[in-house]
Amino acid sequence: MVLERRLDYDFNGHQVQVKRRARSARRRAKFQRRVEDNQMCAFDLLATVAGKLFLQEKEHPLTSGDKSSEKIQQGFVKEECRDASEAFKTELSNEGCHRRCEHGFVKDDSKNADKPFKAELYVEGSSDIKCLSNSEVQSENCHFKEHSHPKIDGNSHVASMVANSSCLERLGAERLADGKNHNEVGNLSSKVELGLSSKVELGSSGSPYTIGCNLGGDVTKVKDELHKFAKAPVVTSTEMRCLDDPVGERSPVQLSSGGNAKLSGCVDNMPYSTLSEGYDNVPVVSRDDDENFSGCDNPSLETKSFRPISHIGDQSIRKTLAAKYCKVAQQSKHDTLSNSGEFMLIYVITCFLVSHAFCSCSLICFSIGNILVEVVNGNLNETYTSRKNFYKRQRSEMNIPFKKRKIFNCGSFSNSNELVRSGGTYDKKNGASSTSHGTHKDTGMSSLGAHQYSSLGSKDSHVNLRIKSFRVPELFIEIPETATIESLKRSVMEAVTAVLGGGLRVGVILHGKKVRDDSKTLLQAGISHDKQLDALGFTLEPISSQSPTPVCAADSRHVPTVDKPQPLPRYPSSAAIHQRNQSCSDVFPEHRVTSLGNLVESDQDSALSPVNTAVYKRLADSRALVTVPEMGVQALSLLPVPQKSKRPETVQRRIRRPFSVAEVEALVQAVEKLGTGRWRDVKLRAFDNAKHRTYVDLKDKWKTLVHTARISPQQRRGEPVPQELLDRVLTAHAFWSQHQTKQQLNKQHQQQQHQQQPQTCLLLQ
DNA sequence: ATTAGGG
DNA sequence: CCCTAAT
Repeated sequence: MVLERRLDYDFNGHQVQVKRRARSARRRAKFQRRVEDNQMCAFDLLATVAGKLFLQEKEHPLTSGDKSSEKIQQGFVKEECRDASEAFKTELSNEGCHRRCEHGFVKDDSKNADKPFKAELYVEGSSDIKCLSNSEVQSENCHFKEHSHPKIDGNSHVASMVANSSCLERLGAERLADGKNHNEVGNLSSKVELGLSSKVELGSSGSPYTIGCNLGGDVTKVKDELHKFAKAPVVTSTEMRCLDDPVGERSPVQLSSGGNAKLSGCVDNMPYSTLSEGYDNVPVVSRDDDENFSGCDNPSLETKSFRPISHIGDQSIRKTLAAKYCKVAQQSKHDTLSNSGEFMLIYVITCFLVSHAFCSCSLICFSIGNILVEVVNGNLNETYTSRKNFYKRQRSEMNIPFKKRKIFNCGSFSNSNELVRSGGTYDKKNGASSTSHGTHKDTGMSSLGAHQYSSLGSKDSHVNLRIKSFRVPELFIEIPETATIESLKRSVMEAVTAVLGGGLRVGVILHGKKVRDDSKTLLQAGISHDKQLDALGFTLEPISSQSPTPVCAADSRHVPTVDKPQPLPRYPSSAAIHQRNQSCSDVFPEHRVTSLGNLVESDQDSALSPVNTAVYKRLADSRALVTVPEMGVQALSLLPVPQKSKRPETVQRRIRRPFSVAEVEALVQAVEKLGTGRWRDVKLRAFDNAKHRTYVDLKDKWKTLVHTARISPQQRRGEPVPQELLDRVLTAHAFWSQHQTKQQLNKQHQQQQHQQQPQTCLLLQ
């Protein structure tokens, strides 16, 4: 309605920007007013979430540390939330609160247990949920700085958005500072400090970006960290930083009061520099807070062209927000000013705006306290939960109209086939959510977020995975041109069957890293119902047909296929092999020519092009690297049996590769023409493209063909060769044998003549 | 490197 | 298919 319209304007960066471009003083004032209005609206919208928290906090002022523990135990019990729209109840029992503590949501520090909630943020869109380590983040920071495309105009939308969020955030900090000044009672200093440390961190390395909303934290520390790893102090002047501050590394204060959230996704064409610039130029009004925010440390970085934009927006927003805050605070009629609400407000707004600024996330899901907030394609959704019964409540169907309302596909990221989405126990709720929204498809994440929160009360958590499909690893099929389509199909089918029939191994990838330890539990590996399962992927790897062994997975992966049996006990059964692998005293199973091997071999041998050759080499090398050392190290160290190991470096036996009928035909044809004994020519003539068919192979095949032709059809094995071909084989063989003998005779004759000739010559002479 | 032949 | 002797 009104909000909608205003927001539309507010979030329409284009309009805003256009107005900002050419403005006189009067127009500026006018514009400023409008911005204020818009921001107020935005604030209204977003404050419904955070304001609620604020009010909740009022109900239970968190003053002294002594009462904090009690507070925590009490939790948010039957809060009357005086939301602007409707009143609602939330219930969170002590148990629920405790469970939360167990889940790390609350850090029950004796010192700082005053804020029994912590925000968790999940974002989904066309985004890749990514957990960044500190180092990674730092490196991304550098990237962030390196980008310097001064294309502010082109993306005013984004810029303004970010600026706004920044302003909001800053305002929050300001307000918090004010709160400190006005509230000298109690130990608010710590809170204020936390508030000042509110930070939105943003980083990007080109395609993936990470936004970490770090509310509460030792700013100095953070700053130092940033400085430590930042090559240049450029980004320092921005409020948005890329940082991943593990909860565990925070100070107790931070833990108690801070909200921590991570947002990640990918932005392909996002002018990061613009963002940073926008931040750089946001004037910082706060006094000592500035240092904490590290804002405008580098005034020289300010760009005048951009400054007015952010400046106006910033100030006006700040004012607006300040006013709003005062209102809320007054309404609450509580003497003690709790910063948690503000914290959360800042947090929410920041996250919201930032995420929307990036417009790459179709869904944002995060929980604050007992409120689950979903922003789906611009629709703000709140879900209030309690332990016993949680019910979701749709926030007014506020369609926050921002330009990029659709689901944004970053292109670089797609829900690949191997990606796993979480569905899960929360489908019910999710369904409700999705139906209520109706538009967004990405209910998976929504359910994830909801699940993540709601599952706090349930003990038995299951990870629900949905694998849409698997991609079959690359297959190489080599087939003569003369082959029929039928045979081609058959070949493909054989290859596929061979792969699927045991030549594959499932690999688990989490956050881009392969999870090798199969003995880990999902939880240990970091796969849990309450985590971003988007980071989980599966792959099909062409490896041993052996079932993955729980232990020594890395080893079992490369079960070598040594053709020469070792002088060691043999374990023909896979179970035995399994056991051996478990004990890590594996003797390499002999003659384990698996279909996997077939696959690999096919990869190698089907070198129809230089590329394939490269593949061949690579595979061969990798395999050699894998198998040979393993044999040497493992077998020798663990099994000091005097291995003959005549050829420890022996190349693995080639995979059996039955000749197809087409190949046989080609072979017969060539031999008919060239005869036996010229296998090199046969190879060049008929199998030049088949790298895996050596002339020796052809010779052997001819041998077997002759043999096959001579035996009764009942004795033959394998793919039946047409009798016609076999007949030709026999004919050709006979012919060339005769020819050969003839030649030999001729030779002998010639030799005899040669021997005799000199004699005759001599005789003649 | 090829060929021939045994395994 | 491998191995190897002989060419």
